[in-house]
Amino acid sequence: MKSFYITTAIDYANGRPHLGHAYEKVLTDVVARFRRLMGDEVYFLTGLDEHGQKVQQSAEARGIEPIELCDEAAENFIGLCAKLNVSNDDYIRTTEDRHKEVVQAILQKLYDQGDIYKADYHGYYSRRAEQFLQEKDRDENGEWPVIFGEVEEITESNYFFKLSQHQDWLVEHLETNETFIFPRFRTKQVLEFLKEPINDLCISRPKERLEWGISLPFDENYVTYVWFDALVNYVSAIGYGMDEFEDRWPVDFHVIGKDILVPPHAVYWPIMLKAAGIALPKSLLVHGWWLISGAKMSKSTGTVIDPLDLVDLYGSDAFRYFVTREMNVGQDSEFSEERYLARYNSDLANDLGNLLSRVLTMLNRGLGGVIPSPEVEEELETELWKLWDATREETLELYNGFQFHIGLEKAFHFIGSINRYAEQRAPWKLAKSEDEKDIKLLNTTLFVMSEALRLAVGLVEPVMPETNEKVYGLLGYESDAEWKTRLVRGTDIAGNKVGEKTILFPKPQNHS
RNA sequence: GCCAGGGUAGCUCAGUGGUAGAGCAGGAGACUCAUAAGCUCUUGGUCGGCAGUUCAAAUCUGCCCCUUGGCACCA
Repeated sequence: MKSFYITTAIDYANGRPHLGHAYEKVLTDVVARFRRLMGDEVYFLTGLDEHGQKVQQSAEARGIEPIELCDEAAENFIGLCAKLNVSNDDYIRTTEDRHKEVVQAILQKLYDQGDIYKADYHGYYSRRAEQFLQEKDRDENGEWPVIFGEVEEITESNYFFKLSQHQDWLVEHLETNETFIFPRFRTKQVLEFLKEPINDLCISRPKERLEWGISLPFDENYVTYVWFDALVNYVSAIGYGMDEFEDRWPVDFHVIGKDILVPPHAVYWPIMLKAAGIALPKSLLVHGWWLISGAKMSKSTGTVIDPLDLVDLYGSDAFRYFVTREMNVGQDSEFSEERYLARYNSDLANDLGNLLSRVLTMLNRGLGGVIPSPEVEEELETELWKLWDATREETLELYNGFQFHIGLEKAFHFIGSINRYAEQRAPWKLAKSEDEKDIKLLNTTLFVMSEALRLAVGLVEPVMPETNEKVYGLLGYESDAEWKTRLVRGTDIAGNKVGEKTILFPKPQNHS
């Protein structure tokens, strides 16, 4: 069976992990975990883009070798994945031999086919910035900004990849494959871009200007630049050229930010693949950005908080929950500590965490910590189970369409209903009664609350794997049944010994 | 300028033709198993504006305004 193959964009080594990196990892991980739970064999790739001018310059500035800088970055970014509980199966670094070999093999193939040619590139070059400038770099008076220093017109030989001849089929592919890009409206932006003729793509840099890269296999005086290096990670990591490649490619989803859709992933990459005789990706999943308006000061500390610090403060599940609950995939969203705390306190601590606390306390206090068997089913129970069945179906459908924010809303609405059910049954009152009927109701109520809680944390497992595991453990629940089976109400947990009362999401102290 | 997304209650957002919704925040109450948590009730909106289509429009059409992005060898 072919794997469900999903990737994130690879991060650029010249920088530190930030919210954007973290979000993309979490989103991709949520999809990956969801597919695994749905029964797919998932292969999840992420990695690091390590070549290029900025890395070379930063390393020089610090007096270290580029690879040392990359090793550092790799440690940081791999650390981020671990911290976020990201379940990637592999981590590709573009300085690895397995990657370089594939890049060179593909370049050689395209060169042999005549898809790559050498030509002069003429343009305005800034020595200070060590880059060619574009018309849009000019200021409003049509002058070059002073930061570029002296700008000279020069001519440089470089290698180019033929793009223009591929325009027609790409347009047709975009028009006929509605699921190629999610959300769909992004397709229009690509088509808009393709209305104008596209120029061939410059894919090399002379080594005098850029040394830190992969050498062109057919000309040792050049390295390849950006796209033929970075994009190729998606195939190099899964063994392009080897048998195993066929088990994974074509990729099911490239998860990317909206900034790198046009032109790299929607134009260059499909054309590169087609030219190399490789199948096209099935889909691109394009997410929006987190907007951090101004640099809001925290009221309590007077400092600006790094969103990633919130992972350390409140745990990875809380962070994963927040970004998944707040972001409508494809749109932009606002990030603030206030909103984070509102979600944390209200949804996680008050609704979910507190529910677990009260269930465990009641079980440990009156019933020796053992989940009783249900003994009656009246309208209150029937209603709750009906809601569960609807919630499960709706939420899975929403997850399937990447509507995680609404799916989580439904799931937490169900959690709210468990709290409501508890108030209606008031087991703390029933516990004071000697009446046979009340005892049956008490047993039923505590069972129903426990079972409903088990089901609810199961439903949010792709987003909050740690919480799921903890709550399962505390309810004494173990199962190797597949997900959809675990999400069906049963009585397996009756008779289980539960854990001590546990605060899942402790409230921060010094906040109003 | 062109293209696209968004503009619905104080805040964040659901809602694609049929009497305006949720969560949070605000107000009131009863309860007490629980992380001063949970529950019930409640305040609050001319659905960006103006026109049009329709028996009926947040929802369809047109124009305008605000906002966020994109606009080729830049990542």
